[in-house]
Amino acid sequence: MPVITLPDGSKREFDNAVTVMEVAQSIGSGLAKATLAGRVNDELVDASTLIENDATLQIITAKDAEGLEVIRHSAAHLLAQAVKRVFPEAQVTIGPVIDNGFYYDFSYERAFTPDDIKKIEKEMSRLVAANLKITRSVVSRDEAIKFFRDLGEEYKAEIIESIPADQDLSLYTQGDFTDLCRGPHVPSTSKIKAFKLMKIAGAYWRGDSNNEMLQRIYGTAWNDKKDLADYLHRLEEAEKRDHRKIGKALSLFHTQEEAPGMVFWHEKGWTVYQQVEQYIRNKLRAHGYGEVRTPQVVDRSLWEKSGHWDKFGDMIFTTQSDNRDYAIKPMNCPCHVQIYNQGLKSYKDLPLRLAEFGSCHRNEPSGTLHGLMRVRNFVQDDAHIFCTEDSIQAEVSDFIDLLFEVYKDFGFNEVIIKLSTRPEKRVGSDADWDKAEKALELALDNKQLVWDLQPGEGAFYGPKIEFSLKDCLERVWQCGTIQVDFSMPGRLDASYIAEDGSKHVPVMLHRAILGSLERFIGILIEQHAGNLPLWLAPEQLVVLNIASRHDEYAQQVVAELQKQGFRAKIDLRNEKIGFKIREHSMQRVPYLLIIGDKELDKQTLTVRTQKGEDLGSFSLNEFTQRLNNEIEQKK
RNA sequence: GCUGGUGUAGCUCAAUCGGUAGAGCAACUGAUUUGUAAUCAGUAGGUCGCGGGUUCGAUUCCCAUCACCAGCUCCA
Repeated sequence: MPVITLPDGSKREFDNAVTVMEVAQSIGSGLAKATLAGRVNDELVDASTLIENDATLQIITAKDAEGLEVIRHSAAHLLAQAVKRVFPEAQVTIGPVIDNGFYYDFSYERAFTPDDIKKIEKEMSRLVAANLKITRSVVSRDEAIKFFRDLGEEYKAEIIESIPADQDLSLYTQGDFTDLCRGPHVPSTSKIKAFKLMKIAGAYWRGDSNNEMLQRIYGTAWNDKKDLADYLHRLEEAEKRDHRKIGKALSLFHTQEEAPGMVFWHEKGWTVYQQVEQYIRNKLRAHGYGEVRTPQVVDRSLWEKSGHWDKFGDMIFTTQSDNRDYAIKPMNCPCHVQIYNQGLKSYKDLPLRLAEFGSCHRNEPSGTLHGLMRVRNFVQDDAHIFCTEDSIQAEVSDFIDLLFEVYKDFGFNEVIIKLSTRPEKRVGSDADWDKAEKALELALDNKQLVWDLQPGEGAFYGPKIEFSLKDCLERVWQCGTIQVDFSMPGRLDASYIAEDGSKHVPVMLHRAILGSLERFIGILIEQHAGNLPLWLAPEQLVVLNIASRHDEYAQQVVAELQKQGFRAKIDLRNEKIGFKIREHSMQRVPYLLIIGDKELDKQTLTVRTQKGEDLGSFSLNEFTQRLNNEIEQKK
């Protein structure tokens, strides 16, 4: 006689064991119809799950986040079923839920074409209309292996073989299709009401580039047609924010075939770049960093010593002269150690913080290049902190504070933080790794930050914290980082004399806040959809005349603005004011200053914002105060 | 690097089932002196990514290559 406790605290008593669906029916037929799954004692289960003992129960519908996940998971199965019906030779592998949708990987003799996708999508719709019941059964691991092997599903059998032998597995069946799955799933295919297949792509079996490449089909699924339409609309809007598109439209930069992965910065883009660089330069100076500059072409022996040649040799650009092999530097750190090594260092010199906006080249694989986000030539707000072991945590802590101060100034509040710990292939003692990992972890926890652990993802010389931001399509890009390095200072002969006169090797912290300035600006552009805040805008103001009799006064105004350091331009073209406003608005100029008879007469200017707001008339003085205030606040 | 797709005028995009290409915007010229997101008229503009092959003839078909786009792998 189970007693079911519902989320509102109310209790229902049943004479016999009941299913989640039966409980839903007892509450109302509308709810039963909407029921997708249930949460029994905090465990997500199918609607058909039998509850035999007293339990808490939450009915999961499409309104719950979990409900949407269940729909997407079932949509992945639906996709697999459709593919098997259209292409019986295809083999199924895995099909998980991802942000906004799902995918399923298939092994097939050839790649699926866009036409195939249409056919598959149609078949999915047919299966939905058929309203197939989705049922769960439990089998032993070995039975499951046999089942899939008999079907010729070798990949599935291989997956199951990696599961311990004593475990029972659940199978989900809908019509002629059965898949291994933990579940839960929706009760029947008709519950999958709004989906669309989005794209096809290759994906390596088990994520290993040595393995066969499978055919991955991506799809999206939603509660209803409206949510799906909204999502597709959001995607369209996001694509308009693409920094490559905006960069071209606003003439910020371009790339071309002759220099793949390298940026041609145009005047306006370079102005933004300079604003960002000067800003962070001043920040670093204010926080105890000294700026240095080191060569870009350095004998490869330096990289061999540092250990980078072994691991990244094929990605380092090289050049030759006088029978010597040079590396085009892929990073600044070994050069900074050379500066550190000039002159004997005492413990009193530490921590020593060396910053450099050094141009680095890395021959990134062609397929990974992506606008400004992933390039072969970049500049980081790079710095290395030489310190004693004792001061690691304090330095990391100060760095994190500085990083958040900077991100806030740029308007980024959503930062993804990850701690990457020791990889299998590494240098340094376990004791050093223990200390370094602990220091990073403590620094994060002391600030009560939310972070994810990435075991085994650290650099070969030490653990690291990564700070990532998202682009307009929610792709995650690492920007900031801080890494503890016990190895390179020793390899490159860095040392200091301690208080007791003995010689020690310093610890080196590699750190960047913005990361690659190229990438950071790419993200900035997408974040603001090209409407950069006043302090970053390449053109802050344009003065527009109404007719040529206003030219002289307009020129006086723009001259004074430029004299005060504003990035102001003038447009005296013989065009209608509406035409000029349209052009400069589309170029995202924050303020347009209009000068006609009225303004000339009263020695004022009328201000229109980029968004079309009329701010009214100001004296030049009043308005520059307002501008300075806005720049100060970085809004 | 891998899989798939794409490459036509400065930009955004058409077209040719093999007979060497067209629009809008931009540019240029002229007229218009204009009050808050496109004034009108005219002119010019392309080795159809680059290289081979098939063919009487290739932008179109085939091969190779480069770049870009999406995803995978990678990212010191």
